[in-house]
Amino acid sequence: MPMAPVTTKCNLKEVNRGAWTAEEDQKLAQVIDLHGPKRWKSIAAKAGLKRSGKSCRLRWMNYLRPNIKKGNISDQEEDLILRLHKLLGNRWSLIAGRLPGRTDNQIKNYWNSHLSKKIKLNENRNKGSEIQEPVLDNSKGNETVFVPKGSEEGTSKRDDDYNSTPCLFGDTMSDFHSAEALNWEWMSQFFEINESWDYFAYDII
DNA sequence: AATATAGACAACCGCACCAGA
DNA sequence: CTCTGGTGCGGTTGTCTATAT
Repeated sequence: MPMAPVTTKCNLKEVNRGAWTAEEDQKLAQVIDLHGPKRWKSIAAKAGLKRSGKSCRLRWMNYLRPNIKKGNISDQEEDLILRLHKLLGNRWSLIAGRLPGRTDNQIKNYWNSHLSKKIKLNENRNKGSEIQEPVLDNSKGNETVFVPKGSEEGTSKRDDDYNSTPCLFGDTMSDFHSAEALNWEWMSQFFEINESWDYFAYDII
């Protein structure tokens, strides 16, 4: 049950903050239905919402947008997140782009609350072992995944940074972005077939 | 039953990029 | 070229719920 929004003053304008109400959701959805999901500031105004455009956009992108998959992350999805995170790092929007119906916020939250802990746990387990790099044991699949050195680096936010970077999926990261073939089935097969690819991928990024 | 703690996730914030004036 | 508004992104915080004590 969402709390009633808190009204605060920001730049002399009163804005609602905090959880969205069903009524606000409805107003926002109606305006977006009419005008499309752009010009968020004017959408907020048209909807008569005391919300920032930014807040409206976020609400739409993470909650109201059609085809958003809610509920638990499946084992298959988790596996894909792990693999994509190894490849891309904390590029949540890119990772989410490969998981139909999932938002970057969902992926990020799932990573922070589930997967990062798993990884830390396994790092501790493997301290002192001969394996140099952290290991993640996916308990559900009994799978061991090696996280290569330097995977925690490269936190640049923009996609542009990858554009000149050679990539397994094409000459550039842009190819990776646009690759139609990179859908769920394709990637699942790809990762399945290329068992040793985990080790190789980081060499080229 | 009351309180404390942890987990989950929605929402906010600051920064960076881009396009148009 | 510079400025500004709009947008997208990742990091972080806040709050609700479930569970433990």
